[in-house]
Parts: sequence; C-alpha cells; structure tokens
Amino acid sequence: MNGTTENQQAARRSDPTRAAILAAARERFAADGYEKATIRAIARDAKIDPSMVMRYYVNKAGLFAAAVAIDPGLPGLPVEPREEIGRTLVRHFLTLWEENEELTALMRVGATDPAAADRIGAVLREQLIPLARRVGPEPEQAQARAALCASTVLGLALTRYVLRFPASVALDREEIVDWLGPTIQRYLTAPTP
Amino acid sequence: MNGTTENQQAARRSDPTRAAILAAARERFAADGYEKATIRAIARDAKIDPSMVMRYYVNKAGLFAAAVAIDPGLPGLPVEPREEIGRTLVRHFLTLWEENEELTALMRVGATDPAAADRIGAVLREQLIPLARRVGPEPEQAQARAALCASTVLGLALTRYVLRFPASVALDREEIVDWLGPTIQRYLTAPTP
DNA sequence: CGTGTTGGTCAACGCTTGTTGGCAACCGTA
DNA sequence: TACGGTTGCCAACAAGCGTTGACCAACACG
Repeated sequence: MNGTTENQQAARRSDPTRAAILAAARERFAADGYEKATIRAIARDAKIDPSMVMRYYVNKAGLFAAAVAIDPGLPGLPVEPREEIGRTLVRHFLTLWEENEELTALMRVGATDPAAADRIGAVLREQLIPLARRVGPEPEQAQARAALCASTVLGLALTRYVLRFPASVALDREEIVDWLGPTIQRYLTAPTP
Repeated sequence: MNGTTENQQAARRSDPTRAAILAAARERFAADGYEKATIRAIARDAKIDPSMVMRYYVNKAGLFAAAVAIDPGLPGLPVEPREEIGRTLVRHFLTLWEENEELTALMRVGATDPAAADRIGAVLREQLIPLARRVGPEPEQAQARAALCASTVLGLALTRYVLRFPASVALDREEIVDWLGPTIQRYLTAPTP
C-alpha cells in the first residue's frame, strides 16, 4: 500500500511545520489554557502564519484535539503482586505526568471546558473503573473506589503541576509513592469502611 | 461614628445593585471561569448596564477580587479528639465547598490565573501548614504533610465540583468522610513512611 | 519545458471584548 | 424651589480574537 513504511500517511513536505504547530500548541495550551492560548501566539512560536494553523487543523477546537491526545494505558499495567498495585499505579501516573505536558494542558482546559473535562472523565470510565472491578472486592463498589483513586491522583497533579504549590512541588518522587501508594491501595482493596 | 450600626460603610442607595452584581459575578465565574464570564453577561444577569460594573468595581479584576473572598477558618477548628482530626477536617471542607460557590469559581480561575492560584495557595501556607505543625510529629515534615492534605481535599473538590465526574458526584457525604478521613489522619499524624 | 499541486504569506473581514464619557432621571437637603 | 451628588442607560471606542480568500514561490511530474 505504501512504499516506505507500513500503516502511516504518506510523508508530506509540510510535516515539519505541522509538528512545529503541534509542539507550540501543546506548550501554549499547557501554559495558558484554552482562551489565553491564541492561535496568533501559537503561530508566532511555530514561526509561521496563523492561517496555516487553520489550513492544517480546520479551527481552534481541531487544533486542540490534535495537540492533546493521551492514553494512560492502564489495561496493560501489571496488577501483580496485588499488594503493590497502589505503589505501581502512583509511579505510573507520575511518569505519565512528567513526560506529557499535554496532561497539564488537558487539565487547565478541562477546568472550564466540559468537552475537555469529559476527555479526562473517559479515562476514569474506561480504564480506572474496570481496573477497580478487576482488582478489588465488592464489584458494585468499583465506581466509588475508582472515583477516590482518580481524586487522589488528580489532586496531586493539580497542586503539583497546575497550581504549582511550592510545598507540593518540593515533594520528591519516592516520597509521593510512599505516601500515596498505601492510600490508593486501601481505596482499591480494603473493605468498605 | 455611624448612626445605624457600628463598623460598616454608610448605607448607599445602590447597595442592592452592588449585591446583584456580586451574586451574578460569583455565579458566572463559578460556571464559566474568568475569560468566558464576560462583564456583559454578568451585567445582563444582574439586570443592569455593563458600565455600572466598572463604576463600582473599577475593572474586571477588581470585580473578581470583590466577588471571591473566602476564609476557610481552619485556626478556629477543634483539634480534639486528636484521633478525629482527619474526619473533622474532611467534614469541614465538604460543608465549605457546598455552601460557597466562590470556591468553585476560585478553582476554575486558578487553573489558568496565577494570582487566583496563589489565593488558594495562601490557605495552604497560612492555615494548613501551621495546623500540620501543631498537630503532627516531626515539625520539619509539616510542609509535606500539609501538601498531601491539600492535594487530597482539592482532588476531591476537582473531581466532584469542577469536573463533575458522575462517579465522584455520586459519593455521599458520610461515605467520603469514611474514606478520606483516615487518609488525612494518616498524612497528618502517622510517622514518615 | 510547461503545468498542476503543495507550502506559505498578506491583508482584511466580522465579531466580541473590556472600557470610557456623556447625558438624563432621581434623591435628599437647604 | 434650587442644587450637588448619586444612580442608571446609551453609544461609542480601541484592541484583540478566530477565520477567510487572494495571491506568490517552490516543487513534482508529464
């Protein structure tokens, strides 16, 4: 089907530009949120004309959708040893947040845009709740357990990566795992209090 | 000094209007965030002309500052019995969030505006850290303990009142206290893991 | 070589925003 | 009754936004 590589769009001469736009968009959305991240500013960062953004991504919403796409990949996570899931999950989320600034962007935008909020909610629905059902007792409690885990993880992300409270930024990785790991572990596996 | 009541501004004929503006502003800021809550929309809700907003609150930033002012009142909180602080704190925060929509507004705006973010951070600095110092062991760990408590409480607020995840909204009050109470208790009083 | 396609710029559009100043109506006081 | 201050509305401003279409330059292919 394709001469060079399998399963990808034909290479276009404009690919570097497209990538530059996406990179600039991610950075701006993560730093400023949706409204304050203007197409003009993004174009300036990418060193091209604002109209190019429209040509390649139709409109601002399309640009945001293209710039922010994330899969936390929870289904592939090892759930054994079972008494370590809490710590495993916390570590997993920490690397995820530190490697993808899109997550910060998604959260900044989600605070005011229901569509973006739902993108985050989808992770809870499609990955965290099933995981809670698989791993914990009382499957009918999976919703509640997953909600608590989400609030724990997103709370840390909020204070550390979005609001950037010094006291939260100062925590180091293993310190966080030591404190939050048992919390998540309890939310997932302990009997309903 | 004043004929009617002590320690307050002279009653102005415009007070009802001022109050209507503030109420509308709180509602809009809480629902839409800073940029999407336009002065025109707020004025429309308050059934007055947009220029009145400027007359009474100088500019949009001044309006926001006047509309959102909160004191969580942690210093006055009973810390006894000590093994109940966790649950007491969680209950306190829950009523706080349910009674003041300003808190939702502050968080929506804080997601993109550093000044608003700092207003939330001030609570952590001035009330939560001192409380952690008073109540927990190893005073030099107070920063970390308080940061963890803040992330717990704000995480719940985020998923429940800002992002409005159904699974988080569905939790009921005492269920939350039962799950989060022990978490806060541990963050505040347990020895460093 | 000519010709269609692609990558990119420029200038402008229509609209909304925060903000301003002028002007009319009302009030309490003298 | 006259009058200064308050309360309110109206119309307009400048600036910034997302978005559009005309136009030029470079390339690919016959």
